[in-house]
Amino acid sequence: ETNNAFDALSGEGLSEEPMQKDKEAAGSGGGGAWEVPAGERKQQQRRRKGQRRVVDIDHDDENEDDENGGSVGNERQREHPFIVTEPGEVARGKKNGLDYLFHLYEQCREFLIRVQNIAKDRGEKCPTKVTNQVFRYTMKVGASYINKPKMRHYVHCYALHCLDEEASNALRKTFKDRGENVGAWRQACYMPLVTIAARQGWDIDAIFNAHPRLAIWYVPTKLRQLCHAERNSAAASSSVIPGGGDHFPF
Amino acid sequence: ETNNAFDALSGEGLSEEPMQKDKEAAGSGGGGAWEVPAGERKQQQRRRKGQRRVVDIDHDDENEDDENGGSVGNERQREHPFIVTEPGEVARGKKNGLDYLFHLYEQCREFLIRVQNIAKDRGEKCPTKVTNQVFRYTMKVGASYINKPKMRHYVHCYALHCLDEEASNALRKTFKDRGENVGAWRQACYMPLVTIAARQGWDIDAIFNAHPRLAIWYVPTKLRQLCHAERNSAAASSSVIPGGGDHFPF
DNA sequence: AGAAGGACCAGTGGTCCGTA
DNA sequence: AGAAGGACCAGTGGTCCGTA
Repeated sequence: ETNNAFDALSGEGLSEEPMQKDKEAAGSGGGGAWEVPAGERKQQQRRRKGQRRVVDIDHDDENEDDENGGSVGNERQREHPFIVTEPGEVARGKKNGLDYLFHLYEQCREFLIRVQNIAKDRGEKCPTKVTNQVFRYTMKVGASYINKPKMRHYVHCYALHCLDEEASNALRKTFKDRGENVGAWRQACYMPLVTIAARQGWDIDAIFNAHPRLAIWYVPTKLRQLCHAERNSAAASSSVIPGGGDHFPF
Repeated sequence: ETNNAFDALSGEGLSEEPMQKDKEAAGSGGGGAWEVPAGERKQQQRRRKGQRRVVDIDHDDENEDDENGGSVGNERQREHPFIVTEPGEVARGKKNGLDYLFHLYEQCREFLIRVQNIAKDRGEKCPTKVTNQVFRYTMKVGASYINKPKMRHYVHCYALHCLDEEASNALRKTFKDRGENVGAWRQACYMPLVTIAARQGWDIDAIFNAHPRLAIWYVPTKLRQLCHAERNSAAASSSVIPGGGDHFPF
């Protein structure tokens, strides 16, 4: 129910197979493949090996008969790991790029909107954030490449992308050129956010809430803590200045 | 920390004895006694019987030496039950009136504000609603006459009081005069709220959120369900009208 | 080694039901 | 009987750590 324009755009099979376990639905978008998440792919024929079926978009491998070890199929397939890409860059090999990462946040927002519409229709309480309920919905609906630990892990990266796309793009370029891994880039996303918070009275919650696409995400604990710590040390150093108080002495 | 004007007004001992169990702090305001919640009362002498110590504000019984059964003291004392009173009326006997009930909601809001200030100071996430955390705080602080089941039970009664004090007052008078009990009055509070919701597009969440003192309370499940059911049956009956559709046919 | 995500855990919202 | 509230429970936010 409650289809909207997003559904057509995202091209995902969101209302199908609510009973079916999500094993066969994950779509690991390799490179530019992420415009076509895999929910739509599986049909009534069950997967005998499961694995390749699910991971090989980036190989253009539509062949069902790949071999891969003797294990009975259906074991869960992980998404390809992210690599640092610059804006517009397509990840090569069994990797996903950062445009795809950010796209997952947009998709997640669309799922939230659906969950909200369903809740409103039913007169139930309506989530304002991406909650467990939303992640359960993405699973049910076959979009199991969206999961809670992953989305929570990179929220602050998406926040930087939303709040200062220029800075976010520049950081991606720098870290790509340096050959840094995703973990290093992810860590580096904190600092610019703390700087933004400093400019806005350190209220990171207010900053998230003021941005329509960011407001639906919980502020990550570590980001909150960094802002708090930095605020305190900023206050401490400014109060040491002779002439004192919390104001700049000029 | 973070004392504010409310503290002085409420007269409660909120920052004391965080270690002490709450057993000796509950203050059952009988009648007009509720301006002086009992948190402040206990001192370093421990209660030997506990019970009377805690319940007898309405008796003006400051005497420590009441007898009451041989049981070792400290058993929890319940608040006096509510009775339907009209506005300004003081409950007699071992009863509490509805002004006192509504006062508990105001107090609870003050406790929330303190919890929020503490959270902000610490850079922790800041509750926007009266959560378990707030109830834990009221307990810790000796205001154990505020508890979750009670506050949730009467939220919609408080909502009516906030949203249409005239109607609320009239309902109280009516039910008092009829000699109805609190349960009957409580049930009767639902209907006027549904009527208010009908006028405002059935969005009971929006109605709560638009009111500053009500916004901090979760919409009670039953009220939400009533609004939903009533909306649907209103829609159904209007769509039956010849000339059809969801609009009035004139 | 670096990274994805199943699965766990402490504390939540919600309210039932043993208690007085 | 009517009512107050301790205590339970399903599902939450949060993220660790066994996995690949």
